[in-house]
Amino acid sequence: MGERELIGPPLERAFFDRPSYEVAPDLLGRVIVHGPVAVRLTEVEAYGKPGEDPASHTYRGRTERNSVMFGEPGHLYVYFTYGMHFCANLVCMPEGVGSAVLMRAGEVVDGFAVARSRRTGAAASADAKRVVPDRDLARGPARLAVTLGLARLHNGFDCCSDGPIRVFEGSPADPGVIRAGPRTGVSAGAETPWRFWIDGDPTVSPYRAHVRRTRR
DNA sequence: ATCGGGATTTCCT
DNA sequence: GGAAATCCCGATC
Repeated sequence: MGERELIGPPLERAFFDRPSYEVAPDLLGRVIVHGPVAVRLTEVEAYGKPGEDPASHTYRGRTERNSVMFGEPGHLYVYFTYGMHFCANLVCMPEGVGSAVLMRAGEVVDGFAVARSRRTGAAASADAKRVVPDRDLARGPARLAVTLGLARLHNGFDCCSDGPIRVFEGSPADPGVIRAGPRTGVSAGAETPWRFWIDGDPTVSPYRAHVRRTRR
């Protein structure tokens, strides 16, 4: 506790109203809060506009799933993948342009008790005795979503209005410690270096190159 | 430390 | 039909 005084004012909508590859590195060191839990972002990935970024969910245009990405910037885009995981993005660019930043990893800075129970509770019910190290609480996009209590219900949530989910100024990462590289788990557009992370931070997820899975 | 298999929905070809 | 912006666990080195 006691961290809340250090995270500054919430980011305004204009922060998100620009290209995702500019927003992404600027999000490093910012603090996203949902209720009692606060997470300092240490790793993010940018996803670009329709027709321009083959790795983006919006590449082939608007669908029911990705429609939030075409809406007002500063809202959450939460999607379900691999049959079991949720991942959370912050929508970028003006209304009508489908683009977002995926929050891949962070450091829990407040609300540890709730964060831990979310991670060892329902979602991972198989082993209640499992002890999750602090640094693994939000290490990886699906883990970050669980720790922050984000799921399908929060798709479309506006983080730039008064409400339980906000992104705060925090302490922007010094440009000298920001690294950029290929996005994780992406096959199409793998060459675009739109993954950004804080160099040496223990909460950054291990990089995994895309591997094609074969069935049985 | 690293590897590989399984869980299981949504989207697109 | 099959890949996908993933994670967990057990086996093995």
